[in-house]
Amino acid sequence: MANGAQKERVSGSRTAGSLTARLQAAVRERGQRWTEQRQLIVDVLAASDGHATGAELVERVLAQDPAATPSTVYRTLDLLEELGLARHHHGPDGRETYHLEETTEHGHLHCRGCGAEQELDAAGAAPILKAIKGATGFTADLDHLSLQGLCATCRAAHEG
Amino acid sequence: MANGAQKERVSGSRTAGSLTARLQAAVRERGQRWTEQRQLIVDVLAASDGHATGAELVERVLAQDPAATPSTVYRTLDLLEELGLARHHHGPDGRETYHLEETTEHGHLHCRGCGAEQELDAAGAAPILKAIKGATGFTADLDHLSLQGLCATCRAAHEG
DNA sequence: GATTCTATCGCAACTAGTTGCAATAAGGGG
DNA sequence: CCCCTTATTGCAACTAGTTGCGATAGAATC
Repeated sequence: MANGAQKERVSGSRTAGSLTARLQAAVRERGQRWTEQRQLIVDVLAASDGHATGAELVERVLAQDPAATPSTVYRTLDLLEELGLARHHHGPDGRETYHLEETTEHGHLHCRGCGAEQELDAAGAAPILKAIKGATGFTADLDHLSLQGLCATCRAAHEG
Repeated sequence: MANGAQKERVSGSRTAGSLTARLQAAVRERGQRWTEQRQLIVDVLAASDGHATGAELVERVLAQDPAATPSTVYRTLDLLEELGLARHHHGPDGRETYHLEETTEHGHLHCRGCGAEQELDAAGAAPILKAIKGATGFTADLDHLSLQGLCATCRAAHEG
């Protein structure tokens, strides 16, 4: 019974191949199609493993396939978000920043003093999310949490 | 000595006239100039007392003065922010939203379930800002706090 | 492998906002 | 009251992202 089913091992692995296979299956199950452009955009997003702005991703996709257009890139990024593979948030200037969901869910802290961008992991954010829920009844999305303010160093410098 | 100086009473009053007078003085002190366009943009911002997007403000200014251009509006809004009169933050779609600083400092909660936008006043936000400081050392700006998540109602509906 | 249905693509035009530059005009000095 | 300096304006071109639409091309069926 359980002998033919194991040639595709897509479970926990995170090579590019299995990622594609999982995505392809998920897209097909929704009655949607897997195309070369989508493959390319996923590859580019996977290759820029940290954060990348929408414009940067468009640029990299165009470098690989000059026939591609921004609309396709943005539409695919939207699809990847629906599928839970990618996420985006807005930086302090309102520009979009995308990252792979495989990256741990995290928020962002932007210091208006030194311009530094810190990441905030789930453990660090827990008390904040709890305070938000307590104060407002709101369950905030950590991945969309983008705070602006002064970091400890800049605050000290500001006061001193 | 102290008899001619009191014809202009610009202190604590908040009529449009005194607001203009205060601004005019502040701008002149910075070696900058007070112009008809700036006056108009301040009037428009004061008239749209809640929140308004950049595009809305541009539209209203153009309605009053067809010769005005978006660049002037945005440059003036930047100036008003530097002077501490106006503030802007970015909504969940990354669009800019401006409001007068005279409005109490507040944050925003955007529910991705029902799309509702709630305001969060200083008292309500205090425990959240405290949690942020405790968890990260970061002093977050309430006026730039724009959270996305699920409100209590939508969360209940989602689970039920 | 051909047919058919329709999701996706590329295009072009659009919205929102930004920036460099030459022309205009604010406001201080003669 | 006119002149001069230069901040500010309007223009035009640009960046970032979105949307409607006709053409292309997946993939299921025959």
